[in-house]
Amino acid sequence: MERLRAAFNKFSNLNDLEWEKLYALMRTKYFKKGTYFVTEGQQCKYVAFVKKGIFSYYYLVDGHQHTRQFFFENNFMANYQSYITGTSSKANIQALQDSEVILINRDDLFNCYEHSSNFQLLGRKVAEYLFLTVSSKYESFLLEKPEERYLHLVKTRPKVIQGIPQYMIASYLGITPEALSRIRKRLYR
Amino acid sequence: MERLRAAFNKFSNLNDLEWEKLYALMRTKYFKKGTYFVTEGQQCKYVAFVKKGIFSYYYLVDGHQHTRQFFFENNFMANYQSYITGTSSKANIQALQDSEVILINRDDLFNCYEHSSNFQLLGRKVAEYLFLTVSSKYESFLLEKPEERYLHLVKTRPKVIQGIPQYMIASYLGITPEALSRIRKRLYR
DNA sequence: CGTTCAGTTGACTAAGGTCAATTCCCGTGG
DNA sequence: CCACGGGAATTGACCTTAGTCAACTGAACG
Repeated sequence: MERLRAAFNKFSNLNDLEWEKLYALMRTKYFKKGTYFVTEGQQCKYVAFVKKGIFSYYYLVDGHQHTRQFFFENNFMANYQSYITGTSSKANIQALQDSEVILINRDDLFNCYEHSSNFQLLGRKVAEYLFLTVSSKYESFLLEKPEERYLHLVKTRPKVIQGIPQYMIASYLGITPEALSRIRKRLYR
Repeated sequence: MERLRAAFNKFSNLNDLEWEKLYALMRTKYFKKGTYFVTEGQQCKYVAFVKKGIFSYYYLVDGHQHTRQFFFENNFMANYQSYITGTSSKANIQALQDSEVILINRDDLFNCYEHSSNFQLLGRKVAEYLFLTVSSKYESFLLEKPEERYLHLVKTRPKVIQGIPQYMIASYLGITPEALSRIRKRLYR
């Protein structure tokens, strides 16, 4: 899988031997629309690479869905809090379409970390990437109003706008569906 | 410095040899109140351990100070975005009191990462810690109103409330000084 | 004693939250 | 082919609360 190796190389250049080792740990799994990659209370067992499809990451607070992330094709997907801490978390990750992913067992991966410095580097780079990503989302919340966040999203991640129901986008932006509807009305009237 | 070694051990247990190597890289520096550990446009040259004092991390957006973090005694301090990416950033880190810190050159530290798996582990753990920290701040913004964030802060980090001017706390909470003043009035009237 | 700056207060505005009603869209079954 | 049902999206009315700007208070300091 060339796409997958390219995705890994963004973090650390594994040599052929390391890559073989990793490759042996992978398996493919299919998710029907609406089914779950992880559900509330589980620990993170697998890190996944989305070969096809879209997933949403959310959790429930008194019955209300709080969407925090979307995973698209050619990206990694995991319950990262749980992946790092090893504890269970309240997140759910659900397929929004029929999807295909490549799974790697989380413990196997951590095991690799221990035995090679390229893998250690991989682990560090991934964590650093996650930190930078959340940091910039955090900044956008502090500096931008909902309307600006929406425009920012339209600009930087048009896929989200296209492929995802509006009430999920609203939740992702931290506002109600009604508010997003009004923002769009203000903008495009 | 026992406190410092204990702080490192939270991330990775360095052996005596590794510790000696690290120890040789450190030096102490004093900052008068109001002086800067880093200023806008600099790259992150040093990671610091605050032995005594308080620092605030902020940046300016059209003249307005946006405070993002406070660093207290016995904690590490750095311009993390810059520390990770190696690029310059727009942040400033300023001493709020006369302070004493221990400096480690950032490049020296990265050099250590390359040569020992315990150091690699340290680098990964630090990045993971940063990710978890920002994530929880991000969550608190999405789930809590300003009043709740303030109460949360009072509860979990009373030091911030005590040692820091109110307008900086307001900025840290993402609201105006007036709004914080009114929140406190509502609460403690 | 006056200057400065943090903090408070007031008046007003803007914008999102909430709740309820309505419309739109789409798939299903008669 | 059409009618119906259900969920998504929109709209309206009302409320709450933060932002803004300006005035005032109070404490610290020279």
